[in-house]
Amino acid sequence: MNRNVTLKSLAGQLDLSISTVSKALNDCPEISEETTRRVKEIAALNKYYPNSFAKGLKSKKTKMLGVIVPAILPNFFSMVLDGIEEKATELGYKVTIHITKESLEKEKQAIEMLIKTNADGILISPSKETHATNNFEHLKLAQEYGISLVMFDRIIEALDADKVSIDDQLETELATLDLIKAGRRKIAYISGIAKTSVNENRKLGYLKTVEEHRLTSRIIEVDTTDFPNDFILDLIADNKIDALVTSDELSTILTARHVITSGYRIPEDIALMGFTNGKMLETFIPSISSIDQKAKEQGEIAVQTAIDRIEGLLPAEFLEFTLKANIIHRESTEMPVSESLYAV
Amino acid sequence: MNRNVTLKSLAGQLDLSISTVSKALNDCPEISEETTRRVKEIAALNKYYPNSFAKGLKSKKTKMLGVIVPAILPNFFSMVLDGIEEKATELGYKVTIHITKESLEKEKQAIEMLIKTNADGILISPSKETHATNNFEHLKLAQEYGISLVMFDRIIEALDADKVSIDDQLETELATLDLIKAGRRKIAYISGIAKTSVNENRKLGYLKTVEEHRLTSRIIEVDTTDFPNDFILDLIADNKIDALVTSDELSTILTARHVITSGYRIPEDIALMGFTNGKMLETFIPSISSIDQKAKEQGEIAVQTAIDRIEGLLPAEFLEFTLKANIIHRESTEMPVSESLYAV
DNA sequence: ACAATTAATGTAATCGATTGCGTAAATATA
DNA sequence: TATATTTACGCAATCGATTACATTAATTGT
Repeated sequence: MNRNVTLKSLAGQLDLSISTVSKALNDCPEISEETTRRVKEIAALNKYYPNSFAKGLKSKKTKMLGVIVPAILPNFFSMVLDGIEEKATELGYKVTIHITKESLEKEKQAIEMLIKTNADGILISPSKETHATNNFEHLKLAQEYGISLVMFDRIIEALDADKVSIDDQLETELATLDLIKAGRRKIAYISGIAKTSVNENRKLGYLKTVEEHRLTSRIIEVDTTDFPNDFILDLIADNKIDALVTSDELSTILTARHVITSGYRIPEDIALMGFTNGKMLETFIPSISSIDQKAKEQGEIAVQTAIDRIEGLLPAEFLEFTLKANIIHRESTEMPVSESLYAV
Repeated sequence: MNRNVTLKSLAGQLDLSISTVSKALNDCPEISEETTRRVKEIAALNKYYPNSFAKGLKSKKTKMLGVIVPAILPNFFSMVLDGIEEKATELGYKVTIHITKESLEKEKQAIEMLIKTNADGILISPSKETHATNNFEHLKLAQEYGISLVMFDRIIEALDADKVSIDDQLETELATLDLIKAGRRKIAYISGIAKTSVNENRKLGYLKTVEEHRLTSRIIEVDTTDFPNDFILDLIADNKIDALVTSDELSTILTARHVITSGYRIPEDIALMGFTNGKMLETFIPSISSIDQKAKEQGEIAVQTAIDRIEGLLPAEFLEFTLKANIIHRESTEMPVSESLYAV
């Protein structure tokens, strides 16, 4: 590996032509075994490594993947990124990171940058604004340039692309059901990520289960900067809520903190079922139950899919991976008891 | 911005030579204003964007920075990364991420990859293993290849390079002093990041202050997977500790949780001063005081320095930035009262 | 009016690797 | 022995942008 060792310099040492050296290094059958051996030996001695620009100039391949996420704090996307980086490195790809801060404009800029710099693939979880305005021409544009695009976690249904996520609706149904099985009847849903696909699906899941059990639904969509939110407290004080389902990591922890610092107990007064399995919920006291979205796995699968598609190993139809989530029961909820269902 | 629009195709449309078009686009004075205008117009119409490979092949510049960190979970390095990404994007650079998981081997691989792919700069916080074995030939190698190298947070003193960090020793001295000023006399230091430069400095700061006040020092270096650690509890039970200084975010939160779930109160029984200003410590109940390492600022300065150095705007001597940290007093410590010092 | 400048554009080499095609020598076929 | 194949290699174009060095046309000077 030396920036000044080129095919030319190797050819000089070996008294061969550049093309012969190139072919030898690429195991071209038209070069004799003996020559190939010699060339490789000298190349290794000189720590030769092909210049990536020259290579890319011909092949148009960069072995670069762009990852576009709304944020890396709190942890969910960091966990995905962790999986992405690990897998990509393993497969010989680099990963550039692009944080949109939920802004469509920044997302467009990231895409433009990735097109310009010839990224081979893009892994994206679109911003809130992208979802809200349903504007994804920039994503199509990337595809038109031949860049493999994989969406993860937050999915735009209308866009044809490979997709990796969990079944947000189903998992929220199940989690809500667990609260009911544990005896809770006054369950509210709190979201700090309004207008994302995941929120819509999680909300639907909550609603479906609550309505199937003829319970009153209460949906609170807040900006997470709005905590503490007294509306929640009033509902608790009026004995209108005995359990909460929250839509994401930040809403979950803020809600938990808010409830407790206001003098209510978790889970005695309020049971809490959150989202994302990070250290924050795990270490909180009480530890908080949550739906584990399999962040790292999503990242790994997204990368594998992107690379397989780049390398032409996939059929033309787009793939859709729906991972099975884990519902992790911790101290913020009682264990569901199936019998209690019949006691409704 | 179109991958098939080249200087050649523009030249064809304009009935000019490739070199004229190139020069016009680069505002070369030897091209007439009129021609320059025409060329730029057509280039814009065609959404021309120079091929990055061709450009790099001549200029040897990639506008790519590699960021090498031990981990992105928990949050400290994510916060730095946040600053890095934002600043780099603003300055027109891309950022690839490389997570070493504290492994020297992975760090070497990341460096090798960055050399091979012609990164212009590397921002690194070396792994524990790198510190422990004092092996940083790979970092020197990167420098020898002309890559600008900036260290942040964890610093290898013996390596000549630009450095960005806080004064870990001083800040820990001050934080420890605050505990003393608040009336604590039995202070222990707990670290989950043994063998890193930051830990050594923080430990020194703790020791210095404790010894200056003729107090007993107790240092506990643990693997964070070892919690709960009963040694800590025994010390509390024997009334040997009334305050803890912890070395990093994860140790802090795990210690806090451990102390509380074991029936002790924070801060009544044990005051706790942690490290890193993330949501985790902020939302914990009680909220935890900590030394804010200015993660995002470190990232921003590291990027700016790397880029300035790449672009030749810096003097030959290496720069060393030492940011002033904030000690954030939250519920896990009482406010320091300077009078109490005299009451010792 | 004719050489000397200056201005404006074009030619061609270069960066480093890949690859189709050509060619010489070695081997096989008749 | 003369021809056909195969083997093993080199030549040169290509990818797209940059740039030193021509070259031509227009302008200036005397």
